[in-house]
Amino acid sequence: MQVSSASPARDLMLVDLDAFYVSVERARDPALVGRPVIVGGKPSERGVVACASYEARQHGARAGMPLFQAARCCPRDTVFLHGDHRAYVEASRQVMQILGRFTPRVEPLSLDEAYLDLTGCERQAYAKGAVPGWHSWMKTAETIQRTVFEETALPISIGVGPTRTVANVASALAKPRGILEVRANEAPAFLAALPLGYLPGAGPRMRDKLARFNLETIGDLAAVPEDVLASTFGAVGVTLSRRARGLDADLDRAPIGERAPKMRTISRATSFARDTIDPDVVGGMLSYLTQRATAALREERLLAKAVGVTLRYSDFQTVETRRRFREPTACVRQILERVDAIWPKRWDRRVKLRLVGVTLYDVFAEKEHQLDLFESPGFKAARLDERLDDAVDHIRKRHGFGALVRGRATALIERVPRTPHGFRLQTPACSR
DNA sequence: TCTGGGGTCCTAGGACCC
DNA sequence: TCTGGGGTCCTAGGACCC
Repeated sequence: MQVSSASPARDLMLVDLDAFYVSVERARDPALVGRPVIVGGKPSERGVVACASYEARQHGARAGMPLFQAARCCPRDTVFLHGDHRAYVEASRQVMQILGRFTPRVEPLSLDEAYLDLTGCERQAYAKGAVPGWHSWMKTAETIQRTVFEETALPISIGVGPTRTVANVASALAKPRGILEVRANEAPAFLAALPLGYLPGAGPRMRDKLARFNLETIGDLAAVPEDVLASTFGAVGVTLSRRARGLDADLDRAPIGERAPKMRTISRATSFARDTIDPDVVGGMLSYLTQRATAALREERLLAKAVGVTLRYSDFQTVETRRRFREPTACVRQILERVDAIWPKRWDRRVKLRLVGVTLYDVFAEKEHQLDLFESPGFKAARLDERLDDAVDHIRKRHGFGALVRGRATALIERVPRTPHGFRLQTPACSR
């Protein structure tokens, strides 16, 4: 494949941890090795599979599948685990640290994936005895794979290619514990034969639409002129067209490791154990979630410009209301007030709710914000709020989040035996 | 006993201003 | 008196990813 002269070919890798959550659990408890394992919860609970071991996948279990359904298709000795997010974050940090030894240009995509740019690392590789003339990244990839496994016991797969897109697709085909290198001149043929499901950004909805035009493979899509896809599907069409041809979408074109940090969102949401129509439960849960989201915001010294409240009805209809603040804030009282002003109005159907959530939008670092607090009329009140919030943060740091919860949320916190992830939450509807 | 939770990005329509 | 466009901000919703 010819890559345009504006973006000279690069040597990129996608490193992807195999069945990440399950692998971390197995590293901690080797008795799980070889058995079907599902992380996500117990079969009796309302929830879905977050990660299924390859043994469980053989029986049909998949990420996203409801737990009870996974239990039905898996053998009786399948182990169901809740998972431990903190352990996964720590494992991910360790792996990323190892990857950083091979190149400074590392770009984590999620906890279990990262792009590496190895362009210009040839000299080092040659010195280690690779064949001169052309370079295969096989040896380097094998070294990375071995090092990660030796130091963390976590298996990885690696895709190597000239663009993010090609490396990404290659890694999917390499799984599990594989390495697949696709050189620039092989990329078009490699991609063309694959079903559209392998193309990043072509989800189920888009594939349905494309199927109506008889487009089934990546090659089919690559054959359609870009402007046709652009006029039919807008920006998404352009992205897919580029990726189908092995190029990176505009989103991905910044050099690896140099993508500008974005404004982020912070959200906390929960499904009730049982759908509820009790306003005290809904209000209490939203208060609790608001405090959790705001605590995460404050922990990183961030401010939010807007807040959103999400309600999901029993029939799965989902609605959200977003409101901007006059000034960016991390003040718990202000955010709670806004949330409380939103949800009673938005809950306008006489239908039970199954999920509620709170999202903080347009989040950015406090230090980037020019505070003109001194001039504002609410200065004194703001200072008091701030000192109260600081004190609460301090206590929570020492005794855990559940040690101090405001207002209506307190009714919802029932102290069940402590788990490694802190307090479990139950709604009055399901507590005895 | 259907369908988690935490994210990113894109778009459409209305308000409002010039 | 009637009829315009752009540009930008804000809100709501949808698709996708892990």
